[in-house]
Amino acid sequence: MEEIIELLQTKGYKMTPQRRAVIKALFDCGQFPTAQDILDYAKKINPDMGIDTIYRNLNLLTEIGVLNQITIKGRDVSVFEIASKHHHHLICLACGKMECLDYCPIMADSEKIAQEKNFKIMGHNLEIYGYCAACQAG
Amino acid sequence: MEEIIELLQTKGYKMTPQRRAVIKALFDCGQFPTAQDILDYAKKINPDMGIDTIYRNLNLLTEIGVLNQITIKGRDVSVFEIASKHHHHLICLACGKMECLDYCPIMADSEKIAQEKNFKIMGHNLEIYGYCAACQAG
DNA sequence: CTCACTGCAAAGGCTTTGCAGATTC
DNA sequence: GAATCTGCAAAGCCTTTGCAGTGAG
Repeated sequence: MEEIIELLQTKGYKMTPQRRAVIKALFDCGQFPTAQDILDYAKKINPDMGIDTIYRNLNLLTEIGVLNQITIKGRDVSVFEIASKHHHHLICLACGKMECLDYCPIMADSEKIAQEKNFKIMGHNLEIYGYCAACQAG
Repeated sequence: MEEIIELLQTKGYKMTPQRRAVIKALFDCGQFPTAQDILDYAKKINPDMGIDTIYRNLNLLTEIGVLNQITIKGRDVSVFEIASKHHHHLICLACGKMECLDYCPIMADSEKIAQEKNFKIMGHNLEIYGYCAACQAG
């Protein structure tokens, strides 16, 4: 949390109570908050916050690489997570729960893919859909 | 095209001129049409068509598995393609062009992933972002 | 003191929905 | 004839944007 604040200051961004509230929310809101989740939490700290400020800050943090923005197929909202080691997600079709998956099957094959098509790979997006342990049992 | 019409009829859906126009558009509109592209084309056949009919039919066709609906990160529209052999897409960050990629790196590893997390995989979603041959050259 | 940030309110854009009338089968 | 399908219009929803005022550095 402190590193993020420092990074913002280094880059010349100002530290407002609202911005601080957003950052705190990212750590306290659970793993994959939506903009609305962040707002709900941030309002406890700063009741006057608007959703637009949330979006502005989430977008800023995404731009500077602090956050990942994740779009889930068939859902109309983005969720966010603090960017760390490259990974992907398992998404349960029944309960919607998301789990992180450290393993990345793309890395190993990227060279091959790139050569075949003369395509220069810069990144990728992978979500795996299925049923989590709990929902298989239930 | 005929197979799709037959499938719809088998399932009890009615065949209207509008629906036929949508299906024809899917074959004639190029590879990754948006709802709007389909509308533009379908209007040539049936000028009175509304965008809502397009969406209703695209959603129907997606539900019965005839179409894939693809959501591209950072873009706000869905594109559609006729579902065929399982594959993924290379998406150019410069020009937005999409190419199909027959190779699927997930299949090979799915067993492993499933076991690790006790997660039952039903499907996945992969897009690879980078620069196409033309844009690398330009 | 200056420039960035916030809140408000409104717009934007894609997609969906309610409804009454028209059409398939 | 019954049920689906269409067009219209409007709403819904998430997200973005313009603007004037506020606040950080």
